Amino acid sequence: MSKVQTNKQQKKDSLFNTAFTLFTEKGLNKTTISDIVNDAGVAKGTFYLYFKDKYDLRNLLIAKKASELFMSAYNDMILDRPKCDFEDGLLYISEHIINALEANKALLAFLHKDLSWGVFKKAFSDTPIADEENFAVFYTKMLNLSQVKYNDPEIMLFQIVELLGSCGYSSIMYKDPIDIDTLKPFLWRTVTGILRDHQIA
Amino acid sequence: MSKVQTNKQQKKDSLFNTAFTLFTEKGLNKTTISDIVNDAGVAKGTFYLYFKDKYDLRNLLIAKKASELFMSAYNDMILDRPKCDFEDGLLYISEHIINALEANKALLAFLHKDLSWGVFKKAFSDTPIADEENFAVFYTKMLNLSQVKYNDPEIMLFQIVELLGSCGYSSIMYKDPIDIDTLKPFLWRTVTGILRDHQIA
Amino acid sequence: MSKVQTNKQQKKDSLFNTAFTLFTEKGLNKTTISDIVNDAGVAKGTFYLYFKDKYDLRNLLIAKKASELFMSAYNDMILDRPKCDFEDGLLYISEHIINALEANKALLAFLHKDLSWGVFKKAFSDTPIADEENFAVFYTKMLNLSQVKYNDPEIMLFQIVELLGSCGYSSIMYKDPIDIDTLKPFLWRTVTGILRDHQIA
Amino acid sequence: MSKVQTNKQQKKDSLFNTAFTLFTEKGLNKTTISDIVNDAGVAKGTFYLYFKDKYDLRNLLIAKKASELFMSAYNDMILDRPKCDFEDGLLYISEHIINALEANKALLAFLHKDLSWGVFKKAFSDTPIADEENFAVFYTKMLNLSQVKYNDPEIMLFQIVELLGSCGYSSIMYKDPIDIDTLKPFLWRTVTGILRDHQIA
DNA sequence: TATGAATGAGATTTCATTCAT
DNA sequence: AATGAATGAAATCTCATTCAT
Repeated sequence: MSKVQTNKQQKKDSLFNTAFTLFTEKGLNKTTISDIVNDAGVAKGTFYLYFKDKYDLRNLLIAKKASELFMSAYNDMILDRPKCDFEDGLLYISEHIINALEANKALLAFLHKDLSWGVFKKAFSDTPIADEENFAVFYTKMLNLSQVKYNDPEIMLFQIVELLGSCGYSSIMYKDPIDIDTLKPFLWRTVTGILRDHQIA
Repeated sequence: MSKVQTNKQQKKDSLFNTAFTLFTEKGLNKTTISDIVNDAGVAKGTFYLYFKDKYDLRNLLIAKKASELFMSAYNDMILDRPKCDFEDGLLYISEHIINALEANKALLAFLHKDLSWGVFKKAFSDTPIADEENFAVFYTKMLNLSQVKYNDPEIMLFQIVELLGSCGYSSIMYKDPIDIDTLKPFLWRTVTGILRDHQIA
Repeated sequence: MSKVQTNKQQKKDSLFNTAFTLFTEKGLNKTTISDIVNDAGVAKGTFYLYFKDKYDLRNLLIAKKASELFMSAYNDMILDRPKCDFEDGLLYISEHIINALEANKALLAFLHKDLSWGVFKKAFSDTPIADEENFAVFYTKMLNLSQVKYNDPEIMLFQIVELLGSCGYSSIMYKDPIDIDTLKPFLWRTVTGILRDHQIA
Repeated sequence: MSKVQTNKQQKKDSLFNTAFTLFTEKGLNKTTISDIVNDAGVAKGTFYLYFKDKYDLRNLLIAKKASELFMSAYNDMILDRPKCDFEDGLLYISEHIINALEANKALLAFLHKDLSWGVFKKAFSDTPIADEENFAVFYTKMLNLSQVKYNDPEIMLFQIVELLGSCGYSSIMYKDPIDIDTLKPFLWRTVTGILRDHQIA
């Protein structure tokens, strides 16, 4: 990469990082483009070289962060439990993600409304990642490798993702109605129930 | 109520109604206080007699609408199925709310991810409604009347509310991964599964 | 005084006192009529029954406070030094006023630009006090009683009042260039110098 | 200076000049930022690039004008009376400033009670002028050159500045108790008296 | 006399976006 | 590619004043 190219990337990265910090600290509405460029140490005009507006940047960030979150969990699973079955793999990844979010509430607050089926799919299709890293590809692969087969696996997974995202948020952020550690066994039980319910005898 | 008091309430109601229309039509960010007061036919200063700012008004509206949504479903159930058991009652209310939201996507978009445990509880505790109309009071009463008993009923209900709110939103608004009518049987099955799981033998 | 009359005076006094507190705490510009009536515990419309606007109230307050300040000093002098000569009386009153302002910096800040010849004269002519209590009457009386006679006594007094008001403010409020206790001997010396300068041989 | 820099300075100057005109014509309270930017021919936002608010601008203007006033008098003295002694120099500068203010009552009204020790010192220390042009430096230099020496020269000068500022304002603006031309001999006599009083034998 | 809800002009301030350098 | 001064529409919010009760 040429010096110019490196410099470009540095500026862009700086904008990304700064924006993430500000969005999580002050929220999207109260973060101005001036705030971002000031903290990032670039000129105002530079922002518009890379992003259309604040919302464009936010969307790219959500995709990036959701993707990182999932990939980290997935990679750890591959290393840690290379041979586990679908159910164990799913629970492993779920717990990994929930732990990561518990440790990083700013990230949780940022992803908030986006810890959902729609965004997980979008996260991968938006990022210019090779197709083999698409979320649908992942779960299809996992399902294919699985001994156990499921009816309507997409709807099943949809329910699980929404349940975990939604309950996890309330529990981690507000301990309402209960803290996450107490909640986890209930969640795993419900997830297991959903899986069993969809199993093909 | 004196003439002055009546007039006060009319102005406040007008602001509430206008704001709800605008929030659902144009979104919170693009609705200005000027828009609201113009459409409501009151002076700008009047807004500030009743609300701190746009966000204050929004929060009051969410509580109001969530409360109305639940009350309407509950009252219909009382009329329609006065003697149904807990499971049937819960499914009845769930379906009623989902149908209402499907018929009123603007309301759904407005309540968005506030279709959650936290807001349902808040909706009732905030509104200066008699204590007997508190959400917790409702489900406690329903549980007490129920033949069947449940372990950790609050956590059970929490999971159900979050599952339905979260899946319902995605399905109704985006038909992703599937439209709501196709999704419903899956949801009822999962809800039933969660209930069975918590039943005390 | 009838009950109605008493009530009227109470409201007016309450407005006076509250306004003085607010003017000295937050300044004239930042004190609103709403602030005043809220703190005074009267309705907004009531303000306009007694005062034209904020500035009207302020002017009445200045006259009142300046008058009180001088009258207190004068009366103490009459009691304390009934037979002192003009020079001693003037210094006595000066010190008394400076001490009072040092003890009450809020009052000093409020009177600030008005610790001057013009306001002292105005203070008495505005207040509906008997003519014999007019400032000019006071100093004329004191001069007449004095053994020593002065050329251009009004210009002499004018210089003294302005010197003391202006230097006193800077010294008491900011200790700039020196604190008031250190400054006092210098001021008395200058005042004495001015008096001597105007003495008729 | 680059084109951009020149343009910046022009905008700022335009704001300064326009604001001074408006402040003196209509007073600070009745001058709005809209008035200023309209008359100055710049956009509203531009104001906020250079000043925090109206009061920030006013303070900068006071320092600027007080500084100009003194510098003009001082420079004329250097040209006109290069060899005069301290007493004559002081009276020369005093008269020069009083004449300037008499000729420019708008400026006098604007500087008002800021014609004081504090502001004169601040005027120079705030402006990013070379240190040799500091007010303290001026009078220290003049005192050093003087044949005659004085006790506590700072307190002496403080009294003189406050006396002249305060009496000058009342006399020029209101001719109260007497017009400035009649007052001048009295003031010079008092000033001379103060100087003599502080002379070291 | 006293009230205080309502007014609405207008003041302050923000901030996304542009464009000459 | 990068800058940052300038813009000005538009948003928020204030507050003196009125007037029906």
